[in-house]
Amino acid sequence: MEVRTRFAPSPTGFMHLGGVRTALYNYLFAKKMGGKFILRIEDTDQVRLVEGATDVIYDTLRGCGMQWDEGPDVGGPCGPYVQSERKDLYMPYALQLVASGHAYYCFCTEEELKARRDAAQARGEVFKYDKHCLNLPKEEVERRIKEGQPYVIRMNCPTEGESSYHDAVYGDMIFPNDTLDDMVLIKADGMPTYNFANVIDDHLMGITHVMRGAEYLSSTPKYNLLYDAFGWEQPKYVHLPTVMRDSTHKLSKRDGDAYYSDFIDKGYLTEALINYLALVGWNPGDDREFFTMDELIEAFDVNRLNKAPGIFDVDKLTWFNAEYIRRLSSEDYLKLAEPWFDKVLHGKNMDYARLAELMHDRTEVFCRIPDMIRFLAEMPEYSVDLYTHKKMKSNPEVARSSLALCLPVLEGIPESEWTEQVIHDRVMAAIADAGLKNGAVLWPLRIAISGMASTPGGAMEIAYLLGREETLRRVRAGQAMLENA
RNA sequence: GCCUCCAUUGUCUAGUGGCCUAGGACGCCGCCCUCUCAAGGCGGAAACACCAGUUCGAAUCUGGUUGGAGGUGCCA
Repeated sequence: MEVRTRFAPSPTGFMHLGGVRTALYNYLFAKKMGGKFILRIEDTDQVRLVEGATDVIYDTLRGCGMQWDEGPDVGGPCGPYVQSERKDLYMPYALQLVASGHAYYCFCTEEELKARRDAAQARGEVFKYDKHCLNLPKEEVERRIKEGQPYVIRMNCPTEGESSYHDAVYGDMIFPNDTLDDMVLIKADGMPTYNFANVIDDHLMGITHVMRGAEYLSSTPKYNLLYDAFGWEQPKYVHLPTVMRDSTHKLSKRDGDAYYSDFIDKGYLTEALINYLALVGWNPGDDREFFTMDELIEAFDVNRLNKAPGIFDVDKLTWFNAEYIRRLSSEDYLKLAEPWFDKVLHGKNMDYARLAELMHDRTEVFCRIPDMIRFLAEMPEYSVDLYTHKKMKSNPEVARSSLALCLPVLEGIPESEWTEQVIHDRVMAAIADAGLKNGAVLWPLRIAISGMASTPGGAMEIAYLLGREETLRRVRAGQAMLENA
């Protein structure tokens, strides 16, 4: 039988990284099995609707390379794929359950429920719907509906015995039925709840494997009761461990660290993000760490999914990102880095190609570029202490003579010959002639023209990038500073 | 509270009774290279939550304890 998986997000306007990973596993499994990956939009909560939110979902999935085989915009045999557009088809199923005694009308209002819930809590108990409306006489139910009283339809859960099911990653799950709540199937506004719609749709859409977050582990028995009541075959369940921010908190919107777009905006590469995410909760069984999407499909195996929650480690993601950036061609790197160069270098006459060469290996995340190269646009304020470096055998005094040595050499290079090669050869020759150590001359030079303890590139590269005029200006300024020190 | 799940270095993980003096990766530390930083090379510190039991033998099996997570919504 053909495998059919689905990703069923709510259009909230953002794609949570946990969601991206859930989508990824669904996609990988479907493709691995030669099956279909279906996208379904779960927008039954009318109060949380967000304009344009489905586009965020489409863009993210496509951007990640996860193209769905059936979905709202691409169609398919089981459409529509947006739950609000399927609104009318849920009620008949609910009515069928009412008729068979598996569900019932409930007229308790939200206020009443809240009051009872609060009262229970005050007593130190936990509120569970008490089937208050289960045994309302049929006539009364009909009368109240006719009078226009708002109602919901609730599931009638058994109160004795236990329910069990098998989960592909968590194994056999057993729940006492008396802990099952009579959940709402149809809301007062006529919309189905997620709990109901997802069962109906998964069945109607022929979903064979339900892969979703572990937060659904304990509501699954209720879904199975629904399948049973309809006489439908239950899907296979694959619950996924939670992605955490730290050991006690789920990845949340706090700190701008939970959404796909947060990372893309900062300059993380989609491929790196996907590669990293695939490894939080799953591993290939060997030491491989780098995977293309095709390789992930090839390697993916439900049996190697983990149970324990995994913490999202930005440092490791960043390492992956740096590795992916290093593997970029120079052309691609420059294309991606250019906007970030522009942020601080806009309008400056600068050899971007050379700058890109210098920055390529040093870029971990694109958003860190501006801070690393700002000194090229503007000489930063710096302390004279920077001239002191024990290992380079430099101190302000050494620096004075070093700059004195360099200045005329640099001045002697005409604008037309201002290349890295020439600068290098002349300066090195002068250092050799003077019988000095490279570091003792080059460290002060680099400090004078960058004002930074560390820079992407050494004195020669920076002097070249800066240009003759700016370099000479900075060296002289450095000399002036050292005179006054 | 109740129900369910989880538990190997700081983090992701390998490990399914002897190949484990617990392997890999990130991060961290040191050394080398070197005009700084990064990259690269080499090396290092760092874990089986705890207590019982089963067994000739346990990170691996069982029970309990502790810690953590999820659920307990007319959210999904």
